Amino acid sequence: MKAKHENTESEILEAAKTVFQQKGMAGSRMQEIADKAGINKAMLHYYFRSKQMLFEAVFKNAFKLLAPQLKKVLDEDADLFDKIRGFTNSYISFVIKHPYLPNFIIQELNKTPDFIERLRADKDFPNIEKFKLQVEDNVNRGVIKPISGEQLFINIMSLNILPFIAAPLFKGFLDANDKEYRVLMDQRKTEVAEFIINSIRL
Amino acid sequence: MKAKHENTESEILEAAKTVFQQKGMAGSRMQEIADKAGINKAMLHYYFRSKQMLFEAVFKNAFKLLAPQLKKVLDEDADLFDKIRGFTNSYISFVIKHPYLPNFIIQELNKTPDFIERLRADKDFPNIEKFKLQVEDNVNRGVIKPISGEQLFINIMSLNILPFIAAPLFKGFLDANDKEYRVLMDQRKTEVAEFIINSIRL
DNA sequence: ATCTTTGTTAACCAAATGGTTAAACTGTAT
DNA sequence: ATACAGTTTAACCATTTGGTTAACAAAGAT
Repeated sequence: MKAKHENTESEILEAAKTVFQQKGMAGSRMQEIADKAGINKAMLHYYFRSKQMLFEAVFKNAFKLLAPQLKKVLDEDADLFDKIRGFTNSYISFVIKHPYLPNFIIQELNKTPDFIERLRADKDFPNIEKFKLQVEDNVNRGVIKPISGEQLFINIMSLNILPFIAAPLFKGFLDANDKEYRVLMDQRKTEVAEFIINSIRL
Repeated sequence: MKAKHENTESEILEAAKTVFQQKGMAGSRMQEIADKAGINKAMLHYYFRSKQMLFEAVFKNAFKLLAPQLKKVLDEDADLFDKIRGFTNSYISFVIKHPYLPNFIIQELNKTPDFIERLRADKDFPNIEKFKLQVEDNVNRGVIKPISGEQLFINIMSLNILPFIAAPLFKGFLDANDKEYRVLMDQRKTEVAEFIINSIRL
């Protein structure tokens, strides 16, 4: 038959994404997702069987969006400094489009750490080996100070991700309103990359 | 009368802390807290009236523990570089003692951002003004490159906090087990401070 | 001794919640 | 037209959950 909604399944996913990402698995209600999708609660179970399975579908979709961002650092062929600049600059655009996504992933991964195993099975799961070699190479060529690929990767991620995840906390400490904080984040688009490069450049 | 338990109230707070910090407000059950405290569920309401009020008591306690850590960067009189080294080194010890605390605060603050207003009323709420002056002074004296106190503060916090909050995610990317990741965090005790100082030193 | 205040418990309650079911609806194939 | 398959809904169900109540226990005050 022709569905009343063009594509009920994707409407459910869209509604579930919104609710789950803002309230987390435990804080979300099936009824709220159904309302947001404009359908009956039974439909959620018809298409996804259970809350858990609907949640996992949303989570996997979210991760699929984040992974390509990380690939910019890990897998691309660009020069190391360009990579750092490119990632830093593009990550903020990504977060503006998906404000709740990184926090959502980190949060739920903390509540269910073994979830990462299932993600790793995916072919698109980010792999750090190439980046490690690139860093090593830059160290050997005397372009940058000695640092391990792991630590540099953690540093790049930390400087870019935390300011968004901890935004309410930082707004409090800095006594900044939304607009002022947004200005700070805009400055970081270029500042963070230079901060990192300054630190490692020889 | 003499209470059956020496101090029921603090036993409740201790149990509630454990449960709330690991599962969050929405994911926690009053029954589980009561069980962990070894008392009847009605006692929770006798001492704290509601789940919300118990939660806020736990949250405020948690914040009271975190604030002094930040004061090490914001309010102490030490030299800027020493401050950075001191904070970085001591923060990891703090996190080992309270593994769920920073994540807990950031997470719940994201779900209830206006909570920060109530915290700011507290006399012990961290204030960044002094740190901003110190950074400005160091810039003017030509000790460090130009950078705003806000951005430097955000950078210090990010490099120290995210690796713990996003530990499951990083463990996945780096393909590191708990022990290996712990080694990386140990290295960071000194590496992070030098990373920051290298970046800003003139 | 008994009254009073505080602490504690078992039993209970109403609402919320994830999930199920049986019937109805709709387009398509026969 | 009728049968058939997938889709949708209203009503229902069992369990969970935060919260309440009434009775009880224990210690100090009178």
